[in-house]
Amino acid sequence: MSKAHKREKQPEQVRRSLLDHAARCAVDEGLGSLTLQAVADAASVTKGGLLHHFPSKQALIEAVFEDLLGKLDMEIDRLMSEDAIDRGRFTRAYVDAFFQVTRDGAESPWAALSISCMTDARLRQLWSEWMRDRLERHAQTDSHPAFKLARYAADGIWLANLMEADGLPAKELAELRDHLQNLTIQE
Amino acid sequence: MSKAHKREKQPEQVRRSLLDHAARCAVDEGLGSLTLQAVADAASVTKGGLLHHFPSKQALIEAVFEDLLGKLDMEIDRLMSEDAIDRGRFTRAYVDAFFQVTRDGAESPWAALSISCMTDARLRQLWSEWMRDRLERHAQTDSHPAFKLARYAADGIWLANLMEADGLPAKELAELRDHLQNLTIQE
DNA sequence: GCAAACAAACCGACCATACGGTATGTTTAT
DNA sequence: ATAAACATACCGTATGGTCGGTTTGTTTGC
Repeated sequence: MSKAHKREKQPEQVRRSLLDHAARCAVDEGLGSLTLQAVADAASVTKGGLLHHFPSKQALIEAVFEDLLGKLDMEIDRLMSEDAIDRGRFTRAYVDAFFQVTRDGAESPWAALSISCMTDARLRQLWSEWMRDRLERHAQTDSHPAFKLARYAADGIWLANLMEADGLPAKELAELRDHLQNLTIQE
Repeated sequence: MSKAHKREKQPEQVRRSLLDHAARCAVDEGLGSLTLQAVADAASVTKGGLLHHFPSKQALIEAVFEDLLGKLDMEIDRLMSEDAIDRGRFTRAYVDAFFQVTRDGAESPWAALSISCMTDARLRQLWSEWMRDRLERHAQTDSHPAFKLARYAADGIWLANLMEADGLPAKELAELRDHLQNLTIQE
């Protein structure tokens, strides 16, 4: 333990910092015009150092995306574990997680990444694989058409929120959320 | 005026060709990596010729987007004119227009453009202005929460369709469409 | 216990090139 | 003749990626 404060190179920490700052840069400049130099600067590393951890720009982007996807995954699991009702449990967690992200607006790392998710074939694949896996796992409880509709609507609201310059009004978001949650419990 | 048959330079037609091929290129390569040269080549014009019609890349992209937005606008008007019921008329047309676009999948010019719509602040503004204008015009008939939900769900489905490599199954799309249309007539 | 040897982490300079845009020339229409 | 509609050639720059070297950490041989 005594080695913990004099260690000069901490690759794990640098790697994390690179992931975080890459996400942040993507939010600020848009992922399209994301530059390796900017990420390296933000993380106080040289471009060479960055390319040591991630052999290419694409590799960096994918790593950031996988990282975020993992976080979303954990958050949904957490929400599901707090839900006592079987029927529609996943859908409720999915909707809630998306509203959480939506509330954060453009500052959320998800904003830029999920956008780029559509332009990049590889990221699209990662996402649809994750989604397919989740839907299969919860087919017994969440395959009703009404649940499907609620999830799609959540996506649409999330999208609309990104489109608006300042995001949708907080009050309206709250109303929409309640409306969607009601869909998952009634009938 | 009478010499319409031997005309060798038809700027209007070239301009149209540029718009169409730009949309097509954006679909193939993604708008981020869209290049003036590629568009010019596709339209059998030199880059200089392209820049004569559109003074900058941004101007080209905006023109393409406005063009497509105009087409969507007309399509929605057409659909609305065929709808005898007042209540939810706009929402039905909106949903239908989106499913039309969705059915075309990745080949539709909308795929790439609407994606880029999110990365580009100017395009986002154009879209949200169009949307706001439409919603105001049909506030009397389409402001019910159920309609809002249907529109958001249509957006979500459209998005999900883009995410899947080969798009959603045609059968499922048809079911979803019927489901949404039902939402706009009952209650 | 301590170097030597090896590997990982990182830096700094450089390269190749693709791309947006300009400046200027040439052809076509009115 | 004049202007629009193009073509050709070129430039500046930004950016992804490479490469050789340097520092830091770990293992091995004695």
